[in-house]
Amino acid sequence: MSETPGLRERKKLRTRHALITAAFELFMEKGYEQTTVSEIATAADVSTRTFFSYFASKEDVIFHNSRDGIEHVLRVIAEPRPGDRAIDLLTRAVTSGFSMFALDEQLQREIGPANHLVMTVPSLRARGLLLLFESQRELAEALHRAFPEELSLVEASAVVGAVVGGGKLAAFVSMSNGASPEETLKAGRQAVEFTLSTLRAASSQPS
Amino acid sequence: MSETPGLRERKKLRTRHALITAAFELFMEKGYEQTTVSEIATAADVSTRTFFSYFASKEDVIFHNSRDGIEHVLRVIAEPRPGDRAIDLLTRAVTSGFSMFALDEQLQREIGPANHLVMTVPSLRARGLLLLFESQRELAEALHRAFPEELSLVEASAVVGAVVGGGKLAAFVSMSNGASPEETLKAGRQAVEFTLSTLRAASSQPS
DNA sequence: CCAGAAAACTACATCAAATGCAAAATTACA
DNA sequence: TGTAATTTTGCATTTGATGTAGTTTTCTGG
Repeated sequence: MSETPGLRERKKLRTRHALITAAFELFMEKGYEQTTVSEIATAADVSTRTFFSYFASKEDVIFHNSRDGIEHVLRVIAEPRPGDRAIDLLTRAVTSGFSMFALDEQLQREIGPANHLVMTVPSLRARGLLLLFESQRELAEALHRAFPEELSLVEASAVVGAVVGGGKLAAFVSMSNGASPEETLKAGRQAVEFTLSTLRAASSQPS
Repeated sequence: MSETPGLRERKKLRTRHALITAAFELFMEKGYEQTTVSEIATAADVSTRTFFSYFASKEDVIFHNSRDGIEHVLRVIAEPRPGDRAIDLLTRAVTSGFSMFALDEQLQREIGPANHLVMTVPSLRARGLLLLFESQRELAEALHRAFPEELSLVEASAVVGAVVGGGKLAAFVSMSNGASPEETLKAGRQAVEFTLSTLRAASSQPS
């Protein structure tokens, strides 16, 4: 594995990085809507058309690393341990996701500005919600696959939707009220753990 | 109240209705993205520019009645009954929302095509998720206002997010799997009731 | 190092959504 | 009926996004 990629690949990576960096700098400096794709391309020293061969849309630059989180969680879901109930596995997956995020400072630095943009620009918020929604579908599907007897697909969706939905709204509202990133993360995590724990209680003493 | 509105107002309503009708017919016939605003305007017998004085964007035609549901729910939240806990009020509000919807056949007919479009077209799904998200914020805010002692704003957000999030994902996944509108509604309702009931159990026996 | 193949980049042209603006048409009202 | 207020319209403009054809760059094998 990990052969040194050729010049072509390295250049592509550099261009991609240059586009992302230039885009974020411009977005932060003069606002998302006020920045044109042409300006981004110029700042990254490529043609406008080339921008669109790296990103399908202006929005996509913001979400370029949006799949990292979900894929981490999916890997955990794919490896259930003996004795796990669905709720246990989901708990471990989500907890693992939080701690991965908490440890990765690089990721947090990248996510900070993106977060601010998503919070402020409606079209980006919509896009972010869509991506999160699709991730939830994947997560529900994976959870159902891991415990096909215990949870139907729709039941898994209900559980995943509740856990993620609660965390999402709590975090967002918290941040809207001026909480620091740390407080926001904590609010989201607490909401997730709260929902998980009530679900766990419900599943151990079935009615 | 209810003076007969003048000719000007009546014409505006007619034009608005014509735009909505024409838009939906064209969307269903040849697809959302394949339909241009200019075509909609022509079908409704107005200029393209006029379309944009009725709707801020092409997407907005789809969601013209998106606030009806949330406003109904907010009205219920605004009238707590003596003895209500937050979870009781939320339960009643959501249940009332479901039954209002179930009874209103006109609404269902209107919502059918819109739903299909939202399911199929990603940009519309994103927009729908954004609107639902903002509604959840309002709902959480209202619930917090009704029970400021019992629930902080962030706690109310966690609860509302969990209830709505579970129902949303369950309904969507159900429909994606080919369920009929009735089955879909049932799946969403069951998910909502499931989350509500586990939360209710948790809140009556606090740890 | 060179020639040919493959890939990436660029410079167009084009289309649709959306906005601003001023002139024309319509409605309201005294 | 005449004038004020409002709505509609046409036109220009900006921007995101896509298709295409030709040029440049990189890769590969000799």
